[in-house]
Amino acid sequence: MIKKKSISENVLRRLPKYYRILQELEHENVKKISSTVISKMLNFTASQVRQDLSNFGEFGHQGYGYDVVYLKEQINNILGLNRIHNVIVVGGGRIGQALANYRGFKEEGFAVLAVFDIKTEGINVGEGIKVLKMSQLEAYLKQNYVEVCIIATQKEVAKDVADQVKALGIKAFWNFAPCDLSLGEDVVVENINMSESLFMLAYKYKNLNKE
Amino acid sequence: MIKKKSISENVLRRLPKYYRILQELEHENVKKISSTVISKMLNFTASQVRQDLSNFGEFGHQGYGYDVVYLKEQINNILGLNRIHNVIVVGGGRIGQALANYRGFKEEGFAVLAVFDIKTEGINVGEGIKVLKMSQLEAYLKQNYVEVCIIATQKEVAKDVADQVKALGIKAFWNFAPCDLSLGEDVVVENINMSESLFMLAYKYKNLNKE
DNA sequence: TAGATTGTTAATCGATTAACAATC
DNA sequence: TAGATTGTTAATCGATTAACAATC
Repeated sequence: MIKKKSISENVLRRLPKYYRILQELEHENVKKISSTVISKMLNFTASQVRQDLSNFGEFGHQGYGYDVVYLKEQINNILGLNRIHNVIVVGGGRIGQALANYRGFKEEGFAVLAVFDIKTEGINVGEGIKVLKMSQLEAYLKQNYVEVCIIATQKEVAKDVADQVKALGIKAFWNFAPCDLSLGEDVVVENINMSESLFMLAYKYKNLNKE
Repeated sequence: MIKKKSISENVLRRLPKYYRILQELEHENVKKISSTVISKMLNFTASQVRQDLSNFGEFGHQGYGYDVVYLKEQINNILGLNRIHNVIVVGGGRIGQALANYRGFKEEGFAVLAVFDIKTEGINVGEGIKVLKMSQLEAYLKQNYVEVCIIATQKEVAKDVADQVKALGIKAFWNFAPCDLSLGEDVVVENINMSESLFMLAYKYKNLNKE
């Protein structure tokens, strides 16, 4: 297999931001856009915008700029958003329920099919979303094609649960438990570490009037 | 005022990680730790650990390492976690409710006092947390000392609501609406952008077997 | 055509890593 | 004392920015 130049984390983290403003621009019926205008919207430099995009191909035209819809579609493809991913949630507490019911994910191509927990009582989710016991997980995954698992358990059990789900073949984890999940090289994990974000808020707040 | 060398975002983002493992070490009754061991726990280099910490002071001892409790306390101070911050949540939807009820925040010194929304019906929160109407916000903030506002509204109104709260004197915002809130230089904002994290997960997943 | 703007190469800047004297 | 480990200076590496030829 051809060795691809791997893309830096920094570049990758900016892609969703380009995608977001292109969505907005499309919504506003803007047809074309230059790297300079993009850069102003995001507080980047125009150079950086062009460098970032050139990692993935030549999407613009000299003297013209970028076609909004075309560029959006390209980034959509790069990010792999051009299809539906089936999702389960493990952990039916408040965060699990909130995530299962959040409409935004469906719009972005992530469909929550079911929520799993030890007990199913008291878990309220939207129409069409199943609430099942952990003991039913293995059978469920055999019968349903699921690609993403949201971990919304207590931090004490997050690692165990994730390992269990990994053993059943799931390769993508979105972790909301307050710990960094490391599950090995053969799966992907995105951690949403709310505590760390809160700590950063505290730091910035404390230093607000220091400079 | 003395011009301080400002600390880079990269360094700051690592501080909460040091704090987290120090908490764990304290829990396990570990008394001292070296930069090498810290670095292995976090997948950093030992050099980086020492560089990072030396931005804030000299916390270690040659030939010994760092005292776990002392270092934890120091980072606690740097981050400004050594006191309670009062918090309100604006937006009583599922995410707002989940955040209001999440116990973790209280443990970390962030106490949610009240949830505000247009309507108060159907908002369930834990004991001691008030559910109030947006129209009561101004009066409430005049009578209660609140430092942090969690924005848990729809993205369409997030900016308006935040500006409104800012006008009432709040200077720290934790934003869960799927947009980057820019509120000016005189306040601090931490954005939790779940969509962007989800996009990154999709990208990593898509490229899992590419290299 | 002339002005605009790309994609890319080169220059700069900043962050990470390595090395080591100081010293517990 | 000898081994360990810090804090810091210097070297390296990578990311950002600037510049510009190509060209729509």
